[in-house]
Amino acid sequence: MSRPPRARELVLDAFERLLVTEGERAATMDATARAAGVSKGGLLYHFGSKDALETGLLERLHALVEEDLDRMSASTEGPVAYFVRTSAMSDDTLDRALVAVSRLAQGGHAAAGAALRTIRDRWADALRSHVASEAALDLVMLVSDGLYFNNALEGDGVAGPTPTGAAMDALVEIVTRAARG
Amino acid sequence: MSRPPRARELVLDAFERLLVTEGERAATMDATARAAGVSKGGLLYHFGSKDALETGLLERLHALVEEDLDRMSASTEGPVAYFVRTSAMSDDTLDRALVAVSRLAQGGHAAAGAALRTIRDRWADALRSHVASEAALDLVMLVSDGLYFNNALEGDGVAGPTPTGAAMDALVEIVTRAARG
DNA sequence: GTCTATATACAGATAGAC
DNA sequence: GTCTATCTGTATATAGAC
Repeated sequence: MSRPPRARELVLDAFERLLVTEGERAATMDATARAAGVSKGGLLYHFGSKDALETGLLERLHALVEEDLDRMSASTEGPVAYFVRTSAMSDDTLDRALVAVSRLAQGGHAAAGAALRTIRDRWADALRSHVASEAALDLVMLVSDGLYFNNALEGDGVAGPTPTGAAMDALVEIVTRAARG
Repeated sequence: MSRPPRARELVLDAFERLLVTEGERAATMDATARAAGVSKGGLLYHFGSKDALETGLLERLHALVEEDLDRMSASTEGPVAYFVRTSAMSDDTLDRALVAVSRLAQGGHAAAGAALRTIRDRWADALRSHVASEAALDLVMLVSDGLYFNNALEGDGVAGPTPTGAAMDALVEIVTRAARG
């Protein structure tokens, strides 16, 4: 696991942030370089093209998902509750990367769409033995998708319709109960 | 209710289709004009700016939502089942418009985001008296959001993880049961 | 490793002919 | 109502200096 240069990570952070808060269109190489505090030439040393920049983001996401799968299987509240609860976090590292990649996917980037499908399958596989049926699995996955979608629509962290606090507890309760069969 | 010129509707159809199948970035005025079979000047006669084109799409969506709310309240299977079931249709007029507008919203278009939030509230208000609790309402809304999100990721109609046939029946059953309390 | 300067392409929009 | 031609800004990418 070689440690990537810091400037490279800063560029990736800036690209991700722009995608999440202003959308694919605003996340240009120029804007990304400016937000990362480097010149366009500096950015292009680390990522030779827009495509390389996007691929860098996909690799970051895959690494974060692996870590999350580990945490999920070790969760004391159980994988289903963990999964639903963590789908609503908007300033988490993983969730920011996930929303950023979903912006790329909706912009037509084929690799981003494929990555999201693969990731969704991995989560579903990890949850399958903890739910009563395929319909229950569909339910859990769709609630999670819904939370992400709402999250993605808010963008920069403006309060939205996503349940928090007691409302989230109640949602987790009703979903886990329905999922147990 | 004055009938809009046919060419205008064709332009709107093309813009919507480009947004859904290729994303916001590809849905340029040039590409839209070409897809609609008119020149750029022809398009600009009907919609004087990109913003006017986007506003035209929002107006179309609002009209389609009004019709859907009427159908929902008249549904024999019940509003909740109707709502969940129809959230998965990918080539329906309403769903195409909804996905197209969500593409705009994710691209940072403020009015598109506000429209989606308003529409979501109207659906929630229509469902509230048919579910046992606010948590149940959250559940139903989030499953619907999840279905739309998956739909939106497929884009051009490629088969995805959205439940169909018997799997959809099972999902509707488990959601309506959970929503009854 | 990071910079400036520049080439090429395409976006949204205007002017005005038919 | 629909067209062509054209202006201006900005996107990605290259070349090469420091």
